[in-house]
Amino acid sequence: MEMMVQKQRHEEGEEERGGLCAREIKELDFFSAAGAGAGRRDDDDVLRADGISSSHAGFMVSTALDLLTAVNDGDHHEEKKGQSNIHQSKQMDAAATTVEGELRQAGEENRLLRRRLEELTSSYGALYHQLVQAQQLHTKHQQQAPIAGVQLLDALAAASPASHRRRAAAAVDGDRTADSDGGEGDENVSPSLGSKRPAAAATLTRLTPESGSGGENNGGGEQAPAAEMAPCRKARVSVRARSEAPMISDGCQWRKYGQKMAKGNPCPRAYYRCTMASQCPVRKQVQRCAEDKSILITTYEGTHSHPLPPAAAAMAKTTSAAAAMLLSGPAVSRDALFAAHHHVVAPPPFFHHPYAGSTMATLSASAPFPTITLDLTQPPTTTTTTAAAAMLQLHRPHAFSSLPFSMYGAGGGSHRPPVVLPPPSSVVETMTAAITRDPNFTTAVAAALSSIMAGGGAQARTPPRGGSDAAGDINGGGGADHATAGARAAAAATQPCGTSPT
DNA sequence: CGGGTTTGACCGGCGC
DNA sequence: GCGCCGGTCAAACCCG
Repeated sequence: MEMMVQKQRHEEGEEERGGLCAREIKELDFFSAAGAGAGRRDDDDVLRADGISSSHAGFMVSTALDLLTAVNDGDHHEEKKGQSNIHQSKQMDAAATTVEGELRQAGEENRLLRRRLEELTSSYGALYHQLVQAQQLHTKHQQQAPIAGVQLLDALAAASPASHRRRAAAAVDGDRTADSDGGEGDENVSPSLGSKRPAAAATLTRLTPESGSGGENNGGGEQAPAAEMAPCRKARVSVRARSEAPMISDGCQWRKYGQKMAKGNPCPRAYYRCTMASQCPVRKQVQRCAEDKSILITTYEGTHSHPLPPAAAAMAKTTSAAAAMLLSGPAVSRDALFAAHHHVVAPPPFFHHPYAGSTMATLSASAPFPTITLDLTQPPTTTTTTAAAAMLQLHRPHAFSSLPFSMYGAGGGSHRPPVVLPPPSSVVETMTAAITRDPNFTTAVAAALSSIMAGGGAQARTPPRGGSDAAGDINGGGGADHATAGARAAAAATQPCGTSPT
């Protein structure tokens, strides 16, 4: 996974050196789509009439638009209006040229700023890496307990109070701990926890003990050696999605095994178990948000011990890879570790990926279990393909309580991201509309999380059909009945909260 | 009739 | 030690 990140960074570097255009176009494509939606009117018609492809996105195009418009106008009416019109046309040309120049200059500045941002980001990561190493050494001397500063979820697990308790218990009776947990996928969890894996991203793909299985690398459900790659006893991935549907479809089959009223929430919490394989330890909880009942909170725990259905796996590829990429930043795990566990004050509590535009995901170590929360109720600010990834950010555990997302999104707190370059508001609005209208997005992210937890690969493919409505519509094969039943159950589970299931 | 849901009971962890 | 709470179990029930 780290390789992916490196590769990605490498590509970024290439773009900076010689291929800035490619990246620019990549972003501008997206911007242009927004611009076309928000800003096209007369100019757009002119543009089409002139046969200029609107795919040449970006400010350069809009500049050309103005130029063309001005020139055309001048040409067509020149004979009738005489010299004054020519003069006027020239003035317009001049004005357009000026605007073009300004835009170019702005673009250049933007480029420089972006480069600067990336430099700062990378140097920050490097510095923080050093800091962590130093502190890790210090910690090692102080206590023998291997607080794994290297791994994201190890860190989180280490930071969580529950983990401390379990750790203490495991130190006394480690074997029993593993045995007694049997079916929950926690078996073979070495109490000493491995801190050998260097990449936080690798940890992400193994959110839970049995990861490394599932996804495409699972191949027949053979689990990865959990004892070696199961440093984290329990990690969770939580998805917040605005949905009237009773359950987010994620391509898996679930069986409800319990329902409970949770304290502080009038909505019951439903417990589901994956039934795609008899031994699959994956469970999920579905509950509506107490504050906003239109928000569905789905929490996944465990790792599939079987291949994911094609639909889910395919959907998961893109987003899982991107999500993992986002979490692979070295500062992430360190932040999680030291902010949560050592109460480090100095290091910035957030790590922002250069492409991260909005706060839609948080990583919490304050919960009983290390939990990654993806908030799909907030507008992402990047392309749909990478939106889920761009949303991933680290959140200081104590900086939020029940609703970390809005707080953070509002820029509350004293730890504002140092450098974030949000796209124009029109872009945000367009993307918001696009994503909220796209039912595949929620599904894709949900599936991505499953894939992440299963250690799925990074084969990119766009999300197939499906949506965030009742489960079952995207089950690649044979899952419809189960999923429908699950939806029925979830409907029952969520009905008391007023949202009408479909 | 088989598979899934419902729901009260049970269990273990945790705080007081 | 006791009570609370989250999570799970399992018998009864439902549905196609």
